[in-house]
Amino acid sequence: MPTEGLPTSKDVAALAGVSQSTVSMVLSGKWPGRVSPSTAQTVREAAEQLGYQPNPAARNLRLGRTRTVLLVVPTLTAPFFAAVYTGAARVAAGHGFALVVYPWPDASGGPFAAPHEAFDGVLASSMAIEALTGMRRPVPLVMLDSDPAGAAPTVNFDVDTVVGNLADHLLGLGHRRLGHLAAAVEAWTFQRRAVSLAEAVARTPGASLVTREAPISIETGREVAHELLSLPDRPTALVCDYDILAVGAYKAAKSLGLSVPGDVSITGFDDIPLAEALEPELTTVRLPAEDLGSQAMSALLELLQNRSPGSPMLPAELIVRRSTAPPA
Amino acid sequence: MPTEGLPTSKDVAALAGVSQSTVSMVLSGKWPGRVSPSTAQTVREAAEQLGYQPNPAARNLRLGRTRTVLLVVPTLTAPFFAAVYTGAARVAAGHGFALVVYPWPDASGGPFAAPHEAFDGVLASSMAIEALTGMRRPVPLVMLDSDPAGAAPTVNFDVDTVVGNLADHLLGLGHRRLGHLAAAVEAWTFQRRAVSLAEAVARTPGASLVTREAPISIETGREVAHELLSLPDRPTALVCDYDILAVGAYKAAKSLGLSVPGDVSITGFDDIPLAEALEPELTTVRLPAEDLGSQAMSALLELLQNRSPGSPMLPAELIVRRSTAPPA
DNA sequence: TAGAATTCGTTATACGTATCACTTCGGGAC
DNA sequence: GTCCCGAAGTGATACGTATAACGAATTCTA
Repeated sequence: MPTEGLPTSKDVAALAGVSQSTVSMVLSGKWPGRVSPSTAQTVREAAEQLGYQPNPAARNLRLGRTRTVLLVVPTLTAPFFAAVYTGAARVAAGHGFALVVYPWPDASGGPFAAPHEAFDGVLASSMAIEALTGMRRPVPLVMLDSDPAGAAPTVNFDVDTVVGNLADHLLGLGHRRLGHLAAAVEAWTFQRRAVSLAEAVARTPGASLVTREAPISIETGREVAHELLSLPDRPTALVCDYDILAVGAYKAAKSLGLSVPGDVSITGFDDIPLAEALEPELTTVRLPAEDLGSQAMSALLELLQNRSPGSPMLPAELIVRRSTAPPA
Repeated sequence: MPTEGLPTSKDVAALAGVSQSTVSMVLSGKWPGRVSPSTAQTVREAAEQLGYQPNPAARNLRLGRTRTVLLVVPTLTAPFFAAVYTGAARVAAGHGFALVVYPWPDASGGPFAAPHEAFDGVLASSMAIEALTGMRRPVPLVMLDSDPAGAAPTVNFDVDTVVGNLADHLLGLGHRRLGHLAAAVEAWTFQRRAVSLAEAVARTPGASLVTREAPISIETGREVAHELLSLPDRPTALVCDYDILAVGAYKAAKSLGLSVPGDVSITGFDDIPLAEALEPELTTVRLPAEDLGSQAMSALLELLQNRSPGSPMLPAELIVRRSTAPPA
């Protein structure tokens, strides 16, 4: 047991020859000038000598908060969420908050099991939205990239604009038959992509769109792209909801003897490091994931101070590389 | 603040017309038959009505433990650590423990800031070993893939055997000049790979080995591989410490007009999903990361019961695919 | 120099839970 | 009818911290 035999503030007090409250005052640093420099020094030395560290559970109970925030993500494997973490952790650290990650739902497939710790707040990916039904108590919450009409404050990407740009890019190149490898995920941001894409296509005379859902993996990307590219009236451009799916689409094109971008243009989403390593380099959408994390954390901090944060909308960027070209 | 105004066991007691201790006994479930069925039912209904959940901080203080374990990993992006998490979380859940992830060092580059929560134990990757110097108190610890001679119990891969197999595979194909793209990380497991590889080469008359350190990224893999493949006496096989580096090596070979595996054989480490998606498919080493996680968690649970766990050694598997062939 | 203000420390208390020690009550056993 | 025992519940307490309330010196003010 971690607690057994560890020094407490009382032990420090005894060694320093002062009262426990004095120890607390010195070490918390919140009472400048409240204790004389010499006693403070004695206390600090005693604490050092015993290797004293405050008991977090006791502190949390006393203060009613933990200065720790939980980030709920659907998977650890996506670089996207690593970037979200980075942004959120930076802001958190600047305010004396710690940030821990809780993956759910996860490959382990277990039921939701909330950590037994208390957290001051939660940042949750829209893809982990079901986790919230398992939450034990109402907790300040900011959603990531979720339905802005939902109950909790949300930080979003400007999906409409960037998908509009993506569609304009392809349509402007002359493509008229588009295929969409849509994420098989019930989340607002993906539904929004589908809607924006459909709207852009609908605005263009003679343009059509065929959509297939694809669970996220290289293999399913390959399968679904193969299916789309085998249609009688084959799309000349494939829009993929993940870069990962685009990797599968590359493989499908290759196996069908189609060249990229000569016979088929392919686009991704996320701009993972691999996107630039593919041959040809992948045209994709860069989502400012780190900004998403930092803005969400800022919003949560506002919430924790009983202020109502805005619901910022972050610009996403179309990265045009060599996987898109005019149709043959 | 999360604590403000939430119902406590005292509130439940008042509503149910019993004492606080009775509420605790009923809801903890640890006192079968201690309370009559009818009162127990009344208490449960009151708790339900108020939406009562025990305060974790108070419980942790009282019990002196948290039933929560921290997993310290150097990065979230590697699928390897996601698998470790999965294995560890499964075992943890089976014993009523929760597992949270703490990435450090992380891309944010901040100093180590331990979560303000208490954890019963820590699982730490050898690559995050420095984090431990920042640990606030001695805590039950199991290292992942670290120096078995270290102070803490460790779960390891059988590096010697699998790297021996890998070397034998290449040497058996007839390769005599090997290049090693070594991870630029101060960790036992990588040093061990280098040693095992060097030993295998030394056993083979006429065989030589040239080593270059490479920070982990596709781009550095490309650069370092380019450098090795431009040597006057160019290696005919490249051993990479990560699959990611191998991706860069593929690009370097291509840019030099060398075919894989015709002109140069390439191997990786980890067997990430992409390995099979590369062209040609990558020969690599599969590390049973999920087993690593589950075994480490099991060892930690032993440790928490004051038993001394063994230091298991997990077998790794050489996956031969099409990126290795006899030299020209 | 008296009174007031300041300095520096102590004592007491509350946070919410789990559990130990104790009381009360009713039912057998003999 | 007495004694004892089990059942069912209550009261008290401790976990370790932070801070409000208080008090004894000491210094400042006029």
